[in-house]
Amino acid sequence: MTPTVGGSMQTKVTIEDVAMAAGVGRQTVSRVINRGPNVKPAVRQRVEAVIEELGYSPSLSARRMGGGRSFLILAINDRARTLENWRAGRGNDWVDQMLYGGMTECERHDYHLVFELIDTASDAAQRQLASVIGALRPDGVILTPPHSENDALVALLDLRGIPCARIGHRGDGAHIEVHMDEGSAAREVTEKLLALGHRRFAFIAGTSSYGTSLARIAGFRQAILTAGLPGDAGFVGNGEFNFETAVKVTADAMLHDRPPTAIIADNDEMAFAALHVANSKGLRVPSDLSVVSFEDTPGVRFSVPPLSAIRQPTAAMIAKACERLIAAAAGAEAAGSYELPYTFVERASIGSARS
Amino acid sequence: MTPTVGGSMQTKVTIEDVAMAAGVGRQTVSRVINRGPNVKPAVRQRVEAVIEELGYSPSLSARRMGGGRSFLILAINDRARTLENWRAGRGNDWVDQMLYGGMTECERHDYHLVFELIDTASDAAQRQLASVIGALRPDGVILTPPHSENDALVALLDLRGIPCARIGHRGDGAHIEVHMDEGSAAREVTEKLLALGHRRFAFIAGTSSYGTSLARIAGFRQAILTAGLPGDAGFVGNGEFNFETAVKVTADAMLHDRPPTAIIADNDEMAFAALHVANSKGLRVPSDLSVVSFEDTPGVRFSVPPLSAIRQPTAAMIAKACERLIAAAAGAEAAGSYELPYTFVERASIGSARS
DNA sequence: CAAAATTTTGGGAGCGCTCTCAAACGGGTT
DNA sequence: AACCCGTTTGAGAGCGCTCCCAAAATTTTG
Repeated sequence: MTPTVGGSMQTKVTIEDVAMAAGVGRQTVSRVINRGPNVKPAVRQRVEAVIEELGYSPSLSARRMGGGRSFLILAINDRARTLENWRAGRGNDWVDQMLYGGMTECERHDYHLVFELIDTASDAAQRQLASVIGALRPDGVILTPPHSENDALVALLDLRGIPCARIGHRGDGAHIEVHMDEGSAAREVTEKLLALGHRRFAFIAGTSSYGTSLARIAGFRQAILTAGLPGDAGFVGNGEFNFETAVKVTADAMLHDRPPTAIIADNDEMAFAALHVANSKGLRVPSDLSVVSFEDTPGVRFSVPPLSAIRQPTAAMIAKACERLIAAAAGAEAAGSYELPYTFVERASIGSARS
Repeated sequence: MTPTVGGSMQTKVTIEDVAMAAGVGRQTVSRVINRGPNVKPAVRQRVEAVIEELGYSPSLSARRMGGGRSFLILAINDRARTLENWRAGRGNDWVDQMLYGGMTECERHDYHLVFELIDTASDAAQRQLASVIGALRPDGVILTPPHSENDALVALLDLRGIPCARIGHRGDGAHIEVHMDEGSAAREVTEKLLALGHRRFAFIAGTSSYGTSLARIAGFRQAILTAGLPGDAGFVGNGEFNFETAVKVTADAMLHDRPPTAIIADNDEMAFAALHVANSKGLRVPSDLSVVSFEDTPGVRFSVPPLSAIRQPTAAMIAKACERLIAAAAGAEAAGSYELPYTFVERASIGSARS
């Protein structure tokens, strides 16, 4: 158990108790807790010893009330898509990765992470965000797609003076932005497929409210044009990040008289759908059709064949966002654009185009 | 945007502002917020209208400071295992499911969920738990395996007067306990395999600090004995929930002169390892070897063949835990034992034993 | 060695709520 | 009309911190 001293091991230890025991004033203890300047080394050391001895940990509520930080970072995700993933039993690797990056970074600074879901529609999103920041008063907010593209939410946070990090958004750098180069990733994938001899492609895009989708489509098209192929060599269909819509889009694309030999899907689920369609049409992957996706959830290793995928640095992006947000709470400027590297994981789902 | 009134749209709206605007006292507004009794319907309605109009949302810090609840539920996971899963790139479906159940339930009661990792060793765990509850002062704590078995942690929470929910623990019901019947699940799986003609089994267990593992082993053994088979028909090997250790254990089991024809693994990762070993030995699943696991992460649908698995009601367990914890914060007794139903998902990885 | 500049220290005030408790209110009863 | 009792209301007080600022201790300077 915690070491005891005097009448300690009492349920609640306050800053006053520590001050008393260390023979200093309340404010001096506060300075030690907050690693503030102007405390004599000897005093600091003594206070730290007493804190340890008494097992004191300051109440975040009180610190916040006193005018200090809340030590809370709020991470916002889209309710509809997140719940759909969960309800469909396919899990939310994205959320899991956010938790990984966020918790790891927050822990280093004695911060805490709170996840919240808000609706997609802008007015509902504003109301819900206002409500949750009013209650929690976080030191920083992480906005993920599609909310990271919603300027009204950012304006709301500006008004309240809460720094925010926009994930997957590329703007003017007036706020913290953390992203990967989606366009370049799409280009790289397409070029790889071109190098394998493919000349007809289909891109199964997700919801158009996701800016990341648009950036990928742009990269995809650019690679095709640069290769000197006609514009219609790159078919783009709109799925909604789920299996059913992607099956339909893929099937449509395959109806073409010169169907694609390579498919790029905006997420794993839709790539699985492409695999499914190929299978039901008697096409073999990768000999008849190559498939690549954007996401790389743990399950892709077990599909037949294992999916090649662009792996987003999700955990790293959230960790970076937390780092900057926490720095901002400590006085740094809440601005800047950070681009993190993605990984192209090649597995057996891509191969040379049949001649 | 939020509707405005008077000089509103101001950054911070306090309870005093609401009271003023509604022409009532501070305390009356407090009663409305907390759905307390003894407020005339007309007054309540007027106050609610003003709250809406002003976009007021009470500060949790202040509510907590005033002596009320914190509206926070703390969920504790084991640091070592959680981080290992993430680092190995295999994700944490367990954590994801916890988030699903926890957030969904908390949202319904205007509660918020905070995840934290603490070490396995008991003294470190106690120190870390004391520190985080001191800082957060949550209204309830969810302990997952193996921490849910740690009586010292429970005692610490008792001392601080914080209700706790023990997941996967079966005790005397003095605290909130939420679990599934692990023994019965293991028995059911084993009986199913027995019915398919299997007579020699191997159980790849996880770390023995997990009580759930022990319960499963017991159920497994019981089924074998009930069937009148000799005790050595059920080999039990210890893995550590990861691929490498499970490969070793499985390989050992297959070295036996009468090797098992059915393998039950304590989690999916170890079942994949069994699949891997079978494959490398030229054994076909399920014709030569049947494999079942406990977990059922999204990826099992994509393995070859897809894994049969016992699906834990993780999200439901956490939701139930949150529900009881929140009720306890509102005055209910923080005790009771809740058993939630599991599901046995049969897929292609099990089949009849070869005669 | 005194005066000025700097560092270190601690006390008062206040953050926005919820407690507690006394006061005001609203009908029934005599 | 005077009284009583349950309901409704609101004004202190205080939670445990951090801000602000003045006082004390220390160092630097002339």
